[in-house]
Amino acid sequence: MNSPHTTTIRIEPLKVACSSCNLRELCLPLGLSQPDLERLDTLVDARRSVPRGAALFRAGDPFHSLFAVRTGFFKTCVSSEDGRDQVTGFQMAGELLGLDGISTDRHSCDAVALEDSQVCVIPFSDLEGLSREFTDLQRQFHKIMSREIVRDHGVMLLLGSMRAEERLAAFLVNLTQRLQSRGFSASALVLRMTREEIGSYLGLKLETVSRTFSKFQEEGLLEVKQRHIRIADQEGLRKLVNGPNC
Amino acid sequence: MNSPHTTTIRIEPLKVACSSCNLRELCLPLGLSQPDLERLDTLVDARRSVPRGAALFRAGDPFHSLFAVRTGFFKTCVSSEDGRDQVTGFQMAGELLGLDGISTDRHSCDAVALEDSQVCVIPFSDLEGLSREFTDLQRQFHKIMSREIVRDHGVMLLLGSMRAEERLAAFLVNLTQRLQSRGFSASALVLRMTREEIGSYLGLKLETVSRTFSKFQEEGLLEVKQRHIRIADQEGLRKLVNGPNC
DNA sequence: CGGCTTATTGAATCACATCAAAACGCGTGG
DNA sequence: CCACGCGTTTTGATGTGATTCAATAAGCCG
Repeated sequence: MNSPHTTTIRIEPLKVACSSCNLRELCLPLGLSQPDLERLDTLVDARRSVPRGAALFRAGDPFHSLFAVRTGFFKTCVSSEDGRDQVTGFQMAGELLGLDGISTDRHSCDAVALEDSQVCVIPFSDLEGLSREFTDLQRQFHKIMSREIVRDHGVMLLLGSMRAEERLAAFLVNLTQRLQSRGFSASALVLRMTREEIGSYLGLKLETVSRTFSKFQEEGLLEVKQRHIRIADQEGLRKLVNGPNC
Repeated sequence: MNSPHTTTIRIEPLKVACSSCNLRELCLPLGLSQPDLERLDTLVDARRSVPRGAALFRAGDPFHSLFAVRTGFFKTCVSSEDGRDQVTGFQMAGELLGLDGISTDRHSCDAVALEDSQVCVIPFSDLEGLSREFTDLQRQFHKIMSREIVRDHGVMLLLGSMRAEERLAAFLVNLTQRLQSRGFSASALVLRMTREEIGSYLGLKLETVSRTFSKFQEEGLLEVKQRHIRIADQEGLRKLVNGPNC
């Protein structure tokens, strides 16, 4: 009964259940046995909608929960005292947000939705409790944290030693890989973020990002129409990432 | 009585015991109760010496253990397919090495001793086991991983948005803070790494690092004599980090 | 439509890189 | 002890990729 005056089958709000979530092969449940999975269902007690442009959390907010992206797209960014800020990552379905908060019980970055999004709320102390009982869950959680560290090291390599073209190519290759593993096309994508946000992530100015897109287009690597990208030469892009010399 | 031809009391090799380690307030044991601490002693089953220039582990090595620096100094670095590499961090006493290995059961970076060093070997499955029993240990370990993520985000901010002078100032301020919390002087330090390694960490060329040191010296911020640094104007350095405008 | 954010493109500038040479420091062996 | 060689550091001259400033264009939404 969605409208009060008609008698219809009441549609249950989709139960939040990791065991039946189509993201379970990307998210926290990865690798868990069926019984463990069902216990995990007790963990995620709520969902939360975050409209485009709104913050899921901000630096300084008290930390209680991790968040798993169910639908939508986020950016995380840190800022220095003098106002400069740096996008530290973009998160899509199945990826975890909030790991930064564990260290001081306060978040140290902002997480902002780049489109209308929905997240699963995972109370952290519950997760710790459950992972004391299930070694597989414990292991999976540790892998996720470690993966984030490894990813960050990759970004440092990018920021510390690559030129603009290599950075943008690496960004696009990474993005398409992640989209592909979620069932999207490997060759066409819609960017959820502005040139400025891409630039912030890559340590470049927005004009440089725009110019580099144009250059890639001239070279026949991409077709760029605003935020719509078609990858014309996957191999060419890959070569750029690993240095043009090899 | 240290000479071989005298009969003396045999000096036991110092027992590896977290509960009596002078680094316990910086390292994994931080915040643990006395009984927990004593259980932790069973965890660290060996020490390992790493001579200067040698690797504790290398990218691709199988991952079994974490390492806590007891004495000495390390760098970690990742490298891209085409041979460029990036120093991702410098580790000193009480800091953990090897967190990158958890994600894939293989290390993804090299850890190299910059001076003769000694580490405590922490078998990871033992740590996971113990942290299933002691919530405080579990929490502390999670905080350490999270802290590494937060630190990495700080480095991204540095690499993505700071100029050479700000980067070097931030590096020095960070280094002296960590040394100070280990009981060393806040104003004098000896760099364990080359200009090239500093440059790699900061995303700069070694010449730029050297020039920036010279500039700081001219401005009266530092006294630089090769790897010996004396900080003459702590406040001046700090101002540089947070942007010269504020 | 008109106002707004976002994106593109050009020209001038600048911070850092590159190339090159010299000086310094340190350990080794004569 | 000093001479030698080698890795490291410093410094200068020049080059360049990215930034900055500025103007225009393109999409978006009420």
